Amino acid sequence: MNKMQTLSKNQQIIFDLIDKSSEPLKAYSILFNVQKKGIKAPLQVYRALDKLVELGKIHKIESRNAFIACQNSSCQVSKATAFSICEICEKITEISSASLSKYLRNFKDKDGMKYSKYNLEFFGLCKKCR
Amino acid sequence: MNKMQTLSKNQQIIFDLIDKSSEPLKAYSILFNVQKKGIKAPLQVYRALDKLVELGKIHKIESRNAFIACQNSSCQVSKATAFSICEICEKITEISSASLSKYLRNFKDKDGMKYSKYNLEFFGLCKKCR
DNA sequence: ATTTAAATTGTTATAATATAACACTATGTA
DNA sequence: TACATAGTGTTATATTATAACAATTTAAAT
Ligand SMILES: [Zn+2]
Ligand SMILES: [Zn+2]
Ligand SMILES: [Zn+2]
Ligand SMILES: [Zn+2]
Repeated sequence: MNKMQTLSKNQQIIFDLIDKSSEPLKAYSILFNVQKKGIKAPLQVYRALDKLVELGKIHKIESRNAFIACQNSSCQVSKATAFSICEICEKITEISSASLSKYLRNFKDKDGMKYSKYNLEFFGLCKKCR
Repeated sequence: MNKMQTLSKNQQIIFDLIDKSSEPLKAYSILFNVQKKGIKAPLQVYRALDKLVELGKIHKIESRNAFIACQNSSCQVSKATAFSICEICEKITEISSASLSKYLRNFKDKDGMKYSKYNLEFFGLCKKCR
């Protein structure tokens, strides 16, 4: 049913880096980290990031211009994402809540418009920073 | 109760431009449009934008790097925002739904973390583009 | 096996978005 | 007045992201 997706060389290198990182990574920090592996130009990074986002393997934290590996099951291929962001230490966690995603999936606005995709970013203080 | 906030000269010029615009504006497009009014440098624009966001007079659409005037009552000073974005025509509307904002305001994650702020962006097709 | 299309890569240059640092000016208030 | 805070103007620079083009690899299709 789910066609197994094989990542290309650059995609795999960049996914591995993001996946093993304990914090979201920015594009140019990724670039710096993969230069030893032969990826030399921003475009090579951005292309891989685009593809990985499209596949739902990573998500972009829009308010931070940073990328994090999906902590769920690729989030229905990246169509429904929610994050918790600590405004002090910048710890970012992907929220996995069935009730939240159900609520948002079914949300209709005043015009009856239904949405195919959403991104939600919550801000506050994490346990440690409170 | 709400201290009436007087905008500074640059803040007022930039707010007026955004407020009368029918679509979200990007920083450098704002810069271009206010050069005849004597605002010449990016920093002057970004400083005014920062302040206007802080006051809740405008919001930043994170996924678009664009700014839109608040269509509600300054959204409790910018702490709770939700937008509808058409992926074809890029029409962007601020969503005002009591039930949505109540749901999100009260949302607690698994750790019992409560949030002081959120930003939600919905994507889909608007009436016209469907 | 050969052809073809689609995806990926490599590379240079450049566009678009945003902030640092510093000197100065206006405004409010004690 | 004197003091603090907020806002301004300016130059330079940092950060994020895409355009354009040529070559290569991969996966089907004949
Ligand atoms: Zn995910
Ligand atoms: Zn924290
Ligand atoms: Zn608003
Ligand atoms: Zn539309």
